[in-house]
Amino acid sequence: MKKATATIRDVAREAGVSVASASRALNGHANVTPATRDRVIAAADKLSYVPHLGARSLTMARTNTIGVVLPDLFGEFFSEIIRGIDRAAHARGLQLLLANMHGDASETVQAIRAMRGRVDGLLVMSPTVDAAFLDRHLPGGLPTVVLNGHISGVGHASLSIDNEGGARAMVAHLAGTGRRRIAMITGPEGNSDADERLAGFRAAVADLLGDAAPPVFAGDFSEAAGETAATAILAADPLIDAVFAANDVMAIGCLRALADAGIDVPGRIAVAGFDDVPVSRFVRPTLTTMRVHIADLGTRAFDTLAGLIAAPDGDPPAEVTLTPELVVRQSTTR
Amino acid sequence: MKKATATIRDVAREAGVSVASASRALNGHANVTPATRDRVIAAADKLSYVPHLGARSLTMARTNTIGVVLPDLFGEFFSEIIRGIDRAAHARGLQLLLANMHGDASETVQAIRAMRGRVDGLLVMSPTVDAAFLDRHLPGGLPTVVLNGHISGVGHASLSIDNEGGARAMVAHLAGTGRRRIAMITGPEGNSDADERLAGFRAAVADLLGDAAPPVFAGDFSEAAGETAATAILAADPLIDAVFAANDVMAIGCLRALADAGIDVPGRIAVAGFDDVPVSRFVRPTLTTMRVHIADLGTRAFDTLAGLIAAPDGDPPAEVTLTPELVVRQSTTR
DNA sequence: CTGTTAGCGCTTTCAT
DNA sequence: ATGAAAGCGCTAACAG
Repeated sequence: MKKATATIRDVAREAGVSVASASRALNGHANVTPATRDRVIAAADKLSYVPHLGARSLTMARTNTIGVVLPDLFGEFFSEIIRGIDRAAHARGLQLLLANMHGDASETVQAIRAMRGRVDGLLVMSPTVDAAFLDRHLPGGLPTVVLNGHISGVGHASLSIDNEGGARAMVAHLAGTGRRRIAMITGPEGNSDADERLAGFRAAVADLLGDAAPPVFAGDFSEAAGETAATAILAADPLIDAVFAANDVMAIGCLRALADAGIDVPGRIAVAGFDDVPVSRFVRPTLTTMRVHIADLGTRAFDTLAGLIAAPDGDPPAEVTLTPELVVRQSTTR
Repeated sequence: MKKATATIRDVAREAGVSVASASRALNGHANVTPATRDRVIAAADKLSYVPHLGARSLTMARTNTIGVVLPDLFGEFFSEIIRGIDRAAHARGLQLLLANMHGDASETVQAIRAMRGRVDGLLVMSPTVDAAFLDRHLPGGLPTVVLNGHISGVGHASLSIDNEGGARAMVAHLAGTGRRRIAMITGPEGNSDADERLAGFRAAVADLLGDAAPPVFAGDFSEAAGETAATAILAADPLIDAVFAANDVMAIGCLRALADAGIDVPGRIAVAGFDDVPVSRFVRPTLTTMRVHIADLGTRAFDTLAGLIAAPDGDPPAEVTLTPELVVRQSTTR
């Protein structure tokens, strides 16, 4: 009972009509006799015909698929954003072609090229991507939305988070609860989110605490980096009474290291993160953070892309900036 | 500077050769003069040529893509398994076409059909899929691996978890720490993982505690279900001194409800889960569970599929069963 | 309403 | 080594 994958030709022959009629019948076009339509449907059914979407895409120049390029650094961030994208894609009946980046810029180029002819648009989140990069490597004006980047123009758009404002809000909260010496754990070198959060932190600390050179410790968004930084912080300056990590994952690592060292959080040191990944509610103490609504970010990015695909030559959509929201939990409240 | 997506023809013309030669040069075939090769490469470069992979797939009858069909019920489980699959796919240079199921069996059929002609093989995890279902709906013998199902035959394979053994191991642990009346919170009706865990639980409780009718509470793998069940458990029988939830997420909901009710865990009641999702280490008390190595499950499933694709008519691979491993944490140890 | 023809972009015999 | 031509499976004019 090994059936060799019927094509539309087989269906046409079986139904005794031309492939054109078969195609029309199968796709519910108006100009077909009910009789022939039925014969075609019956034939398709009998042969277990399933249309070859690859071929269809080639003729229609439309794939009903969008490509998603993400860095893999992002534990829960990753799954949340995919969930958001998928939610929107599903609503429009589109499929998702996924490319996780485990590497550098050249890999990003590879991934983007590998999507040519397989997608109608691209959703890219990569620290190494900017406008020039896209123009150079994007297969002929494929509509693209960049997440957490800043770029826009015909066929391009971007969505970003107000990282600087978020960082300022967090510093204000910390200062408001009486913290006087706040340290920051930074994200990876060159990551724009990380850089902006640091800038916002510096500005706010200067404004609110008059601290022109607050202590800054290097991190890379990983839990291990958070632990390492916590140790360094303890050794560096006993006056530090708050730590602001550039993302939640590092804050959690920090929390762990402080607990191991027997330090009271938030009594002696307050700890805060950024993103509000789902685990933040589960760690003890629960983590104060800036909520980003990650899934929504994905959904909105997708919708922006859908707009771009629908009107490739329209005016570039305004660059959207999402404002994160302070979520106060146990790690900063005495 | 709007370049209209060069095709291989444009490249050929630019280089002054035939498309055949262009193709050969571009793909690094042996039979091309270094001179022509260089001219072609230069032309491609000049035109920013990026091959149209959709078209290539059509001729080569190979897409270098595998389709992944998952239910969306699985929070962290989802992201872990994707991570595992992606790791393996990346190693072999394959892409992933993703379909998240938000619905029922008919949607699964849709998703599977929508992959015809776009993928070389399928990785399916769906409670509604069995051998008959696949044979009926699978586009002509597409190699398929079913996760957490039991099915095998030419072109099909499956991977599963020893749920029954895992449940028995957990009961043994609970009984070993002195628990005498263990309640179970089940997973969704008809879910094979859930059913097997329940069966293992029943058998082990009968064997080890002589309890022929242990209390069982209905759940659906959600955090809310865990909370509801916890309340029901407290009301039902004050002698219950342990709860075994069919997955971690429910166990976590249970933990939360018990904490709200002021119940001492593990003092008065022990709580255990199944899966070892990443958050299990972060909740307080930390959660005792059966570790499934979710990402590995994805990786191995992918590798099995790759084998199937390489040798579609070979002997069906043995059905692989993964043995979960007991991880004892605070929620069950006095 | 239906069939014939062309063609999407690419690879691959088959000649030359 | 190179080019002409066929064809992957499908849809879309264009005639009839």
